[in-house]
Amino acid sequence: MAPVVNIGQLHQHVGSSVTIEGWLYNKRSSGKIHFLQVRDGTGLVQCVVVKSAVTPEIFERSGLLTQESSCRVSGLVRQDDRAPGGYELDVEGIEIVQIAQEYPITHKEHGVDFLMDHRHLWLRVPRQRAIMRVRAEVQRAIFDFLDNRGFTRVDPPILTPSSCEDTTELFQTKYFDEEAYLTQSGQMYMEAAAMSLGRVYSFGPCFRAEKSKTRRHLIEFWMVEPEMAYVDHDENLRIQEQLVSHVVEHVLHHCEAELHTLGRDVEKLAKVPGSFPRMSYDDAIAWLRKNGFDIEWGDDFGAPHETALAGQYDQPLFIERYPTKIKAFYMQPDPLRPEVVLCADMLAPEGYGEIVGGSQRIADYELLNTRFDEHHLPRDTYAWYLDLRRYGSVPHSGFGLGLERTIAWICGLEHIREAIAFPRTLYRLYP
RNA sequence: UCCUCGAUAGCUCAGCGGUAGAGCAUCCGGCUGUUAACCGGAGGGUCGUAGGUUCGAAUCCUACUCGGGGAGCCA
Repeated sequence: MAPVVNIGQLHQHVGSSVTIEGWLYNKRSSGKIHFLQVRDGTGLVQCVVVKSAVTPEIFERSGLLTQESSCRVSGLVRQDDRAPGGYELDVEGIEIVQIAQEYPITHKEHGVDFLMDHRHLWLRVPRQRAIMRVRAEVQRAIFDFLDNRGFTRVDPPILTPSSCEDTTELFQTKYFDEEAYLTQSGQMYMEAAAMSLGRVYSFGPCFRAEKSKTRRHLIEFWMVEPEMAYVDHDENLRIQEQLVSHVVEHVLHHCEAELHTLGRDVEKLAKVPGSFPRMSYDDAIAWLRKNGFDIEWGDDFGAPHETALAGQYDQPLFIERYPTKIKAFYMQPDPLRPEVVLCADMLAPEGYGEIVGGSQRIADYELLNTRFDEHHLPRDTYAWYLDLRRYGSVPHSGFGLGLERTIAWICGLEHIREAIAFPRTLYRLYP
């Protein structure tokens, strides 16, 4: 049998016989000629079976293949402009691995509910494959960037004794005789790690038991959380914009075919890399009020506000220095204006909302201690976090980047659920 | 939790008071360059569940169940 190659590498084998191992994506037949579109995860190729050119057995066998049947096909690679992808295989042999039963996902349109119930099969279509490829490259770009800048990856726990913040809802579970919760952020643990390693990051799943039911929410999502000792608010923002710029450039460079499959307007993405516009919370409120929004200083932004603000720019927009009272207890107040904190949210363009949230953290023991009182935080579970401010406390900052929201934006997805292989959403735990 | 929309064949939908329909998928037949191929034929449905109105309900009403979109909150 001819050597096995990937469909994605067929252009290197023009004129020679090869074998591909994959699944039948689609078949068209004209009585004496079969067109088999075979995919293998690396690409899609049309295989031509001409009745007069093969044995009767091979011709009959290829006619038996149903959508998504698995097969090994050998043949001669030929360049052909008529074929999608530019290359074709003149079939010389075919081995049926398994004949697929009637495949639920046809080449016609399907509803969301049906597709989500068949997510395990839906993943096979070119669009979903493209998204998974981009997801992998986004992750690779993140790791490349951070690893090349002296960051050390540290893995925080998934099971935690309590919330890292006091507002959001948590998934509760049993930890022998204690209550435990699935993590919703590794940040506080990363602050501890940063005091050991300087610059660290975590990458892992987060769980939020919020009854959020929008196209921007998942119950289980993945987050990158860098934390950096001796880094202040301004440097924090510079690192964030460099990271996001790098990710976009990497995807543009490595996922050209995937972005084309997704129909993404790459011109818009090409405008992203660089330094990002910044707007103070104060200015954002003023701008919103001037543009007809009913909002006051001290209110948090809703999705329509974020979309309107970010819609003014081609690049992600930083909104910085939010009111202290609407932000997390651990954020460092602006020394000149303690009513605001040294934080920023990064809002993606095109209405994708917040993809990064970060801040400089409180380094002062007394101030953090006061915050514990104000927020009625349990001292027994958080004693260790206060400890960090007693033994060589330093200014430090960090941020969290939501992986799926970033992917949804880069891919131009209508809904975040397509950005992860098996989304956990409100009311959906299957498959 | 609230607002809003929906549930009819395997899938996508039409039918909106008078015997349940189409396209695709499946099966059979035809076609040597198809591009969501096409042409002919066949099989396939307790119209989400439970009540109610009516001579008669997929259709009107009520409740429930399950989903979609959005809000709040967040990455």
